[in-house]
Amino acid sequence: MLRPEEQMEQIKRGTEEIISEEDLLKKLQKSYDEGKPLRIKAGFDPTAPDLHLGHTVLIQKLKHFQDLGHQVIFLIGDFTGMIGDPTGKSETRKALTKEQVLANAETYKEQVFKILDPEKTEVAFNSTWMEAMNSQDMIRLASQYTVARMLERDDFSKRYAGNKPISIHEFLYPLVQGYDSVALKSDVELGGTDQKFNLLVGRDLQRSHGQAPQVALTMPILEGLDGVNKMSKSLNNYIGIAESPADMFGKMMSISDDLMFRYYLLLSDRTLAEIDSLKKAVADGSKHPMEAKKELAVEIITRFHSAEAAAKAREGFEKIFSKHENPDDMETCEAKTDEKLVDIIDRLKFAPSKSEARRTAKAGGVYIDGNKVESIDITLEKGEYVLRVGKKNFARLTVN
RNA sequence: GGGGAGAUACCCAAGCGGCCAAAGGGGGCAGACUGUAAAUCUGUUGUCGAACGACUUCGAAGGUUCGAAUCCUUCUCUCCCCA
Repeated sequence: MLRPEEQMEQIKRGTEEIISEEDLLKKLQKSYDEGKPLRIKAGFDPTAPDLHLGHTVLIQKLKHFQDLGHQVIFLIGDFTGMIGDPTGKSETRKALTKEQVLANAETYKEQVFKILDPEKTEVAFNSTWMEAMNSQDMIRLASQYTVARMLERDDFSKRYAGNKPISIHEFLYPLVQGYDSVALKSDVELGGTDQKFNLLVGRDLQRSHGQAPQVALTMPILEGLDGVNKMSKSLNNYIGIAESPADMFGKMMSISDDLMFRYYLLLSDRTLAEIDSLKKAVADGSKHPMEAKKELAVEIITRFHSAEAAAKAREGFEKIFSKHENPDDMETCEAKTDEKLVDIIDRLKFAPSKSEARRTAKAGGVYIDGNKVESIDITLEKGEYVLRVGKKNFARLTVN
């Protein structure tokens, strides 16, 4: 086991905030002296089992702890999932069935264990202790926090000030999450910066249950592909870790140069010094930013697929977009001479509706063999064609 | 419990009897420019139909009217003030 100071250095990299560093160092020292690993907790929502790069910022940090010999607890918030972390959308989530939760958990593990070591990871569900609570227990839990303190949470205070609804049950979310820390006797809890409040509630609840408060460690929130909003599935600005190498590559290339360096910092394994010199090289023109972006894409794809897959994705990308050739593996589609092009596009699901397809064509986004097609209310003669709709949709079309 | 305000498309928001498939902004999509960058500019943005058009949509259900997002009734939800 590394000395506490050395561990600290590794842990600190890329973090947003550690509350407090002093506490953490003490805990590390104690664990070092007693040869007892720290319990590192991180909670995940069970409703979104499609992990994306945004999640991996945190999971990578868990991995660091794991590599340092600590006990990582992967907590699936199946009980809190019924509440839904307050986001201002204020929609109560449908309770998932046991089967759904378990199925989601499996999908989760499959993805998480691409990063974490399954042998060394404890998986927990908070329904285990939450469902054992009765109404009295719940009231007792609720009595341990005040409305004023609850309203300190940024999201709540903003909504309150803006005359936006806050349901009572939303107050339960931080309480339950905090209680999870009590139940798990966690030493450290990781979360995104948006979790800071919840992590701090855990400290308070642990204290009132006679436990040493956990260290709250927050990681920065990864911006999505738009560079503005947080990466999320619902905003459709994400790169999923289960996505195909080609999709990952394409999405990675579409980010802005500024965002690229942010991704380098939060996602790549490069040292800060390496990233700095890369930045300089791009700034003085000795390295094309596109090249730097390609390298980042390759690194990430290698992590979730393989080096070969990454190289292939890069080749494919260059083929389509740099050389303007068609991709190797296009969808194939057969059609008859009396089938209209609109219907073919609709059948291929290249557009959400036929009206949308017509609009795209009118705007000049539909090509046959590289030639713009103004109207798609046409039929094609017998033969082979390459159909392209928009930037990304290609199909090899056989009309007979 | 009493009084007041409100619910409009993916989001914000205008409209307050026919000219409303519904202004404006954001977002999305496509095009130009590029490095599939970003920024910028242009077009477009309910569905079906080649097209004239038809159909569905302004919280829900009824009603008035030749005609309703707009008026009336009931209901559901939200916010504010007083208690």
